[in-house]
Amino acid sequence: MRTSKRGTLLDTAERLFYSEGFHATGVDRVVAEAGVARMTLYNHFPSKEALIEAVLDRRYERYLDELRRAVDEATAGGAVAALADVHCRWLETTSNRGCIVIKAIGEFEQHHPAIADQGRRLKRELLAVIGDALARDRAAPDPATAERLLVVLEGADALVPVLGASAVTGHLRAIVPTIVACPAGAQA
Amino acid sequence: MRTSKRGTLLDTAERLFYSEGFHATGVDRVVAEAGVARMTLYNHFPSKEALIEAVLDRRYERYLDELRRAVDEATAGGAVAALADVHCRWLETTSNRGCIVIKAIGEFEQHHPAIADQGRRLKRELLAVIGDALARDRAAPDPATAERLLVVLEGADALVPVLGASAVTGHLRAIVPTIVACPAGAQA
DNA sequence: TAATTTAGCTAGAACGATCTATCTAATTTA
DNA sequence: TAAATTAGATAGATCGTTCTAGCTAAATTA
Repeated sequence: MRTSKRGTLLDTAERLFYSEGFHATGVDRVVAEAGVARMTLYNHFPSKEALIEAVLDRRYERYLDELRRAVDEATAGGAVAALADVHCRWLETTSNRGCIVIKAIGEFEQHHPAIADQGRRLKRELLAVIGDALARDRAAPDPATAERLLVVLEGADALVPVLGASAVTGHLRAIVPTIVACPAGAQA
Repeated sequence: MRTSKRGTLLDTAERLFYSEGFHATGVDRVVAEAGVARMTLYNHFPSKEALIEAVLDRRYERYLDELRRAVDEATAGGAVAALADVHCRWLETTSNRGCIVIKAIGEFEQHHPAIADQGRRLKRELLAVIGDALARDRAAPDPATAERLLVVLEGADALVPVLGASAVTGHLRAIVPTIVACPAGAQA
């Protein structure tokens, strides 16, 4: 039972921070719903800010690991599609209120630049995974295509609360192949 | 000087809410930077929530009006490109920290559903403008294409804090024509 | 085995700061 | 004169954080 309380805290904080917002969720709420004492939180994390950083890291690495595994296991030529599939599943099951990293950057760009920088670092990791998928599918992946795929993935994340997950994933599966097929930005 | 105080309040609140977040910005901060008394704010707006709604409406209608004018003035065949141009200019000059409506939905989905609903309504207005642009360029615009263009626009908004405005607008101008040219989602 | 130390957790009080919102009374503006 | 705005006090709630004192169970020691 060593890490049980810490894990419960991270689970609860992730759920509340994600669905209700970082500033809108107080530490009292976190400890109450986690069923632990307030000092237990501050025993495991030096501050709310540190708890937020831990939550972001854990949740997003979980997502990135799913992507990496799908890309690794994909047949050459199907890596990007496999990545998109995992992303769609993530939107349908877990991330139905927008991307937690984008939200964190938005809420803390001014107040805690360290959190915003961590968010940008996580997005760069995602960009690297997309690049790996492109490299697995094509001989010469250009960085611009990876960033354009990222644009589409982020747009899908942001629009789930507006259009719903099923509509968004449908669009995603339609758009991604056209982006990959048009690497140079053929039309003006 | 009738609406001067009210206008100053809206200007200041928009700037602070957008750059620092809604929950993170207190009314004291707004009135202090606006240079008005606290009661003046509550004289013009019944609550902080009402101020937020007014800010969202005013800022986003300003953006939508720019889009509508560009679409109206565009030559047939150039409406979507004109819309994308205005959006890119908006990202470069004004909206360099993500979309304020998406942020509002994220922060208030749980706490003030009225604000989230207002945000969804504004996004539906944007969707209508995109549909108008498509109708001006092509005979039969399908709703799916409009939503896919919206996905790309939103992704660009979200990524400005990560990739920067110039990179994002470059991708946007490359992606938008490929979305329009591929209305049926040709590839699997 | 029995006594003791250690570590983690508990509930709750308390800290100063900040939050939204209201009220009052004086002052400015139209 | 009448309406709008001002500064400031005030309310009650909540914020993040710290402290205390006691509890429990495991680890260490005798």
